[in-house]
Amino acid sequence: MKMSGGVEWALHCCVVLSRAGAPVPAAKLAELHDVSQSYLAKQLQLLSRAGLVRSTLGQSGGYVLTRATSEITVLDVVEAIDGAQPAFRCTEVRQRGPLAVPAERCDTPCPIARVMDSADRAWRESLRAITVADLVADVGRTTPAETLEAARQWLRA
Amino acid sequence: MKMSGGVEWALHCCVVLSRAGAPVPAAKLAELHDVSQSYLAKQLQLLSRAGLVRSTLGQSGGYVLTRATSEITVLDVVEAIDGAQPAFRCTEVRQRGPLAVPAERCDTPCPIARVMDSADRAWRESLRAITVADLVADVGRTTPAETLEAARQWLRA
DNA sequence: GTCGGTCTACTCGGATATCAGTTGTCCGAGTAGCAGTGG
DNA sequence: CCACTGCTACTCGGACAACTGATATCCGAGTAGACCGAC
Repeated sequence: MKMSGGVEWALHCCVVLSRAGAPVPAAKLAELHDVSQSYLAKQLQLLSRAGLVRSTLGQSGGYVLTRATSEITVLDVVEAIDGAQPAFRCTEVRQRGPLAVPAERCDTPCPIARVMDSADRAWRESLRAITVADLVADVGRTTPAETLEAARQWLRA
Repeated sequence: MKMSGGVEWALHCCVVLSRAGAPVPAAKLAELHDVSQSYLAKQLQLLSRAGLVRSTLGQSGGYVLTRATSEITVLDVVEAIDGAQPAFRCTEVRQRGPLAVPAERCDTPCPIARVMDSADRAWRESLRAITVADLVADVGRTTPAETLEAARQWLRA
């Protein structure tokens, strides 16, 4: 089981965008993080489709967050990039094979599926509890102010 | 993000094995669940490597659980099949690019990694709380006794 | 009747193809700002 | 000096390959039980 690597990039981008205050083109975000420009563009498109960012065309265009950072949860970003489907998908094994249980008997979900669903919900709940604002605050706490200012300068240049 | 489909099969196999009481060959488990025999064998090998089941060679051989079902958690099975590595792996983006933070400054893990790690732990904790015995009990509660007996007969035949 | 040897059929285990999904890349459509020009 | 027009450079968006890892398969190594014969 492996989450898309784009999730990490997307989250970093959200943090950067929140500090920028002005539209930031995808190329600049890619250079800043030293990742593939074309592939990062794909992730940003996914964020755009999910309505988390808005794109501006033309010169001095780029991406901007659509909401306050406190209104964007980590789960929002994860689901935008990696999809909202749960990692485990029950294939109804009990309805197959020589001892198949007829479908009309399966009114309650398979116990295994229930356990997995519960775990998945705990995972999502944990991600939903943290917002991008929390991340930004954490970064601000552990990073020197001068570094943050330097980043701001670099983004404008 | 998608979990290996083998996890579902492996869990079903554990439930079946706990009810069998005698070694069950992989071929029988595959036929019972109507899945690829060769591929299921792979999953059972993984369970064997993890020490959850023990294989017996020769005639009337097969797989047996090594511990009581109450001593096997769902997490054990998931990690045996799908690996114990967390879904999210921090690539230390902050140490790359033109504004790279030097490694010696990164004494605390990246906030994003912390959030992901926390969620991953919640997920695993949820899976660790349920044992195969719980699954067996649940199956026994929702399945008619006659069906269970039929399964037992079929396994011996 | 019992013990030993042999043999067979059945089991698992690892090495080997195939396929899907993620990763990575490219080019075209569209637009905002800028420069030039005319009033 | 100001407004309009055309242009240019820059932006995103979706369509197109390459590669890693999951999926599926096969055949060989090894063993437990059964069978047969001798004692």
